[in-house]
Amino acid sequence: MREGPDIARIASLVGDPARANMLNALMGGTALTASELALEAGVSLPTASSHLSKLMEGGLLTLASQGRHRYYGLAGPQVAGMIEAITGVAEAVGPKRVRPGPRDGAMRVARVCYDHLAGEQAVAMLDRLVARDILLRNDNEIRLGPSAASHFSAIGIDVGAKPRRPVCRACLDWSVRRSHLAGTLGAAILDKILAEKWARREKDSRAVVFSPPGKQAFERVFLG
Amino acid sequence: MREGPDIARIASLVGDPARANMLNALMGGTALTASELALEAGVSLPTASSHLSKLMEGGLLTLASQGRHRYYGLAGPQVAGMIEAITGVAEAVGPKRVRPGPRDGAMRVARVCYDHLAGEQAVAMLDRLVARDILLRNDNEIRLGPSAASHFSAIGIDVGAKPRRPVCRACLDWSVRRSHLAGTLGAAILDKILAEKWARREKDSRAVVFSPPGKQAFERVFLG
DNA sequence: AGAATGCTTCGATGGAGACCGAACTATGCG
DNA sequence: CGCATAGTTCGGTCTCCATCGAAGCATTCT
Repeated sequence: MREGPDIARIASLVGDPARANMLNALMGGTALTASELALEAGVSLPTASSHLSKLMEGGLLTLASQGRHRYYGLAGPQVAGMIEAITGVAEAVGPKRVRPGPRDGAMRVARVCYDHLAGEQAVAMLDRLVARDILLRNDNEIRLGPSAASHFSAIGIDVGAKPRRPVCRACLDWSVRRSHLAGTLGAAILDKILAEKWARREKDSRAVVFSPPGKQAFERVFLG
Repeated sequence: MREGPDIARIASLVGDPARANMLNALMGGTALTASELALEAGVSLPTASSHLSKLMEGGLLTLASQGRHRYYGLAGPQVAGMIEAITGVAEAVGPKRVRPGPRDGAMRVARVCYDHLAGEQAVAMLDRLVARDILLRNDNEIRLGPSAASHFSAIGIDVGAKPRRPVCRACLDWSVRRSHLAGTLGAAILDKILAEKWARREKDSRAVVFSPPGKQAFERVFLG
């Protein structure tokens, strides 16, 4: 009967299937409306609304009201990280997947993690950026290297702005068990990939699928 | 209504206060009996037993029977990592701690994480070992450096044995948000610290408190 | 063998909360 | 203003499960 942070409270929020589905959907990074989340969770609108207010009260979500729409999103990278950690355990102890399936394979290669890219591609990218000294890494702390500004501005990403959120962050990848790049730079790179149509997001999934030429372009720019 | 690893199942296991208390207690690293865990969770023995079988079925615990005692322990580092992640969120969104309190401070400095040392001291130690090339680090992968064997055997730790568990592992620290050393080497170092009485474990807590001379000795050996 | 200890199983109870339909509020549109 | 859409609140039902006492196994001690 010890004290400390109330982990049961947080875990029980994630522990309901409807809420877990909602959180999973929000791991895609885009904020969703209550009706979209109700559909996603397979429950009625009133039920979804009740779940959402609980998640809000628990501090796991943020809310952005725009007119008559109310967009719910994950409260931050830490929450996303927790979901990834739980997913990792569920994956490990869960029923031995009868068959990894093609979609599952695609998820391992590349997927969206909150607002940035995850999966093998993302891990390889961070490795390469560090190897080329474009980013400087010390454990989970990642800083811009001397050539970062010119390198990224050449491909249309401005790293000069100083938002409150850190520019770079390491984020643990549940499929590869290594880190990939998060932070505003990670988000900007994902934006770039999608804007250039190097890859598209799989419908109803976190998977990100590169087109063959898109993959080449990505590798030339980030793994070159 | 999407598929994938059943995160709700895992989270709901942690989501019950009694079970959360048990898991928290097991984060201390030592396996405990059902009665000890019942006491820890503040429930009767039958109730605890029921919880334990659920946790077992969920794959979060391992069981070692020794005579009439049955020792329950965390199933592995991944489970411990998940608990740390949830703890981090609970800490962040939880009621703004009225006062950090001395015990809380002690936890930040040094505590037990599963079977090894965590906290500021542990993070500093890993940094230093890597800086001295005694350990070689590439992201979460940590290997022994050339001088590791002689360095550790000089202080009575044998790194030659080849157990199934990896010798070194990086483990994310929830208070410092950086990595510390896990794996058999991490465990051996914690054993050493306690065996030499450089530090003692706080009663009913994960905190590890160094004595002044113990701290000096520890710093000389590992941070020197 | 008999007693004691450690733990699990059984059965019954009670309470929490997930759920939905209906009514209500708020915003936008013509 | 009146209608439509988005969302929340309310009231009631129903299921699940945490809980404990009592009884049942298993192991060890004497």
